[in-house]
Amino acid sequence: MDAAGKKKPDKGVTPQSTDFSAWYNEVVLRAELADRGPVKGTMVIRPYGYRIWELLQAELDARIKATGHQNAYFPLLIPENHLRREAEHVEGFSPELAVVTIGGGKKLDEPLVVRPTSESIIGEMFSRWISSHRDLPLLLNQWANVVRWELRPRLFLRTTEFLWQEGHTAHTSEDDAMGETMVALRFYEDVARNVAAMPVIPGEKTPGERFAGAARTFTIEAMMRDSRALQAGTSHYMGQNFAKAFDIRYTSDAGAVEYCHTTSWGMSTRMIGGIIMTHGDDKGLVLPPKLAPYQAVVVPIGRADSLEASVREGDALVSRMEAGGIRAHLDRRSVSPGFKFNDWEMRGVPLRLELGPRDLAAGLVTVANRLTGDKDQVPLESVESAVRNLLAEIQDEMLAAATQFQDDRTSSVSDWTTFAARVSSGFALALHCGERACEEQIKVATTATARCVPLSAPAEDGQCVRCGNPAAYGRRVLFGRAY
RNA sequence: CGGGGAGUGGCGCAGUGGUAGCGCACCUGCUUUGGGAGCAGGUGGUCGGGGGUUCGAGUCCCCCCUCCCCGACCA
Repeated sequence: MDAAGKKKPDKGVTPQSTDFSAWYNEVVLRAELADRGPVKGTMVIRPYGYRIWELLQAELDARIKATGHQNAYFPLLIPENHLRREAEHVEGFSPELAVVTIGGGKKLDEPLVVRPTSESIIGEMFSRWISSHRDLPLLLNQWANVVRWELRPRLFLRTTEFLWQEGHTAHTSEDDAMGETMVALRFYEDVARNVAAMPVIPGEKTPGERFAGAARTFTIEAMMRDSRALQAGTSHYMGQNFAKAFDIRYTSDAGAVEYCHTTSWGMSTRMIGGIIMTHGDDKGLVLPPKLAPYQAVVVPIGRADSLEASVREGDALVSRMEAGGIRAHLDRRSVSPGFKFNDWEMRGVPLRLELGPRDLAAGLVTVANRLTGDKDQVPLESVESAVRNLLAEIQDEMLAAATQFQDDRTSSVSDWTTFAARVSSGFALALHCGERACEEQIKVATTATARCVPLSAPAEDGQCVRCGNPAAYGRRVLFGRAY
């Protein structure tokens, strides 16, 4: 900084209000979450970003297993004709497929598709494994990578290859399968709200936004800090579409041969992009404590002897916190304290513990809160409990703040002018006729799309906000501009 | 695929025909350390690729490629 306070280049990040996209890209790169791969649309997830994914995975995996699902793994390569068996499914995915045509140096008789999702190969296997109602329900999940050729990639949000979890289940009845669809939707909601501190609106997709081949598609929609919507997880009831396409049949207890009802549901590394855009500020990332690779970082301060003393005490402090289940880290890099302060703020670490001669002399530690910016001193001996309490507080405050942000920008509207204005900087809850052509008109006029029909919306009848025809769905539809 | 930008050291940029430069980062040394440290010295570039014009091209001409942003498609 010079006397005028002008920033040197390469210091902070572009403010959100100046250019949200630039802010996002810079934060992802500067916080070392990810980098671009040599092939367009590919992403290298760096250790700090991958750790967030691992923490998210652990939370999600525990919920998946707790509801009776088992993990398995299916192949990356799928015969092209498998994919073709479900007409809508192929049609939906064919534009974004990567296809392998050469193997072992020879042109393949039949091209192999790199999975864009695994409904088809899992359907194929389900048909082999299921023959009796006693085999049902079959509840599987896999953690995998998938490839969808993206025209306009963005780190985490839309990459050509991404990581996710895909659940696939088969049931005897529509009721069971629908119940399963909602179980999955509920644990996505739970993970988003209570782990990522991301308020979400669960609801059903309109027919125009439905997954290719699904009978019903459910989603959790979140609002980013630029007021745009992000689909953070989806759950599909496939009806008997895939069962018929892949011949997934069973003999019922009454002796009749029936088609199964199947489901699939997924949450991906896109969720990390959602976390960045839900909580981040102009100083960089702000991570919810439950997903922060480091929940507390100790920065030792001092010169020569006093630095050694700080490091020694910091080391002991980190050990105590780790023993107490807190993810803590001592920053021993030989750069200035000020640099470290900014660096850890960029990386979104919830709590920074500054430990210098002044603190040590008084038996204190300075605790800086990433969310509020507050700095307080706490006695060395009670750091562990203070940190634990602060982490819980920050987790709660982050959800509260994000909820407030979303609520402030979401409103029920019933006339077209108000709708257009609302949707330009938030979400509109409006009645809609349910016609695809009308949805399309809304998109053309406002760039907003129907995000979902929120499950929580009360029953309501009336006229479509745009065309005035009788409303469909029996409740309001959530509209917003989406990622 | 449409519109708009940009390709020069790891990053950000300057360089309108005449010996490739600056800041940051990096390396070495010394001094430093409570909000992005200072000084000194140093390493590093087939200027996105190919062709052409010219005595001479980062610079002018032609072709191609890539990346970013905004739209259409999507977790």
